[in-house]
Amino acid sequence: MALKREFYLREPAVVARELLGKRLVRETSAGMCGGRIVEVEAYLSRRDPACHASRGMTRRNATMFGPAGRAYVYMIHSRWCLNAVTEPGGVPSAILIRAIEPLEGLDLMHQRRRTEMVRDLARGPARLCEALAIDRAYDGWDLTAGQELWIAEDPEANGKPLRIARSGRIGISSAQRRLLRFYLLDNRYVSGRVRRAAT
DNA sequence: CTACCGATTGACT
DNA sequence: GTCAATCGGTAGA
Repeated sequence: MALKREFYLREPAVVARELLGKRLVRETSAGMCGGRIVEVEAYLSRRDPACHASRGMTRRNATMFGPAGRAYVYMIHSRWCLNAVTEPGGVPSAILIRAIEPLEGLDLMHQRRRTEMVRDLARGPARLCEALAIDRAYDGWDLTAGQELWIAEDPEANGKPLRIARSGRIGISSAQRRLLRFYLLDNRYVSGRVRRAAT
């Protein structure tokens, strides 16, 4: 059961935090795959210089200006990255899904990534997209419809509290002071170098 | 049209 | 630890 639109219609930092532990699910004719979201980053509309939308709408970032709960997929360095759009239409904020812990369809993800290392399947935003076969075709995709690509509660969560840490965003030069990266503490599928957790 | 740059990754010292 | 491949998006002439 996919998360509903209301989930995404909130403060981006809150949505980011709550996306941790949720299931990212991908279904193709080849089968199902996906896993648990372990790392995300929030990008806050126009006031945030690191956000693609901070300089207004362009062809690339138009999806960010649309309804919440859709996928914003963009290319960087010849690789795709997946975001979930948050807040009401016209407030262009989004959450970058940076890493998942692979749980389902590992064989499919190995094929697509061409690696034997489970840890390298979806650790990093572009690796994740390669593992799940996400590209430009999914820019604007409705993540609340429960088809092909969606986000759902983790059936194995059982209400267990998550140990969450936050830090500055990775690969960003501006606005490093903002702690908008959220990740699960001590999870080996989180990307980036080991750094101090600012809680 | 050209020039520059990036929310990355993987190969290499 | 460092560094370059690689190419679409964007701004500017």
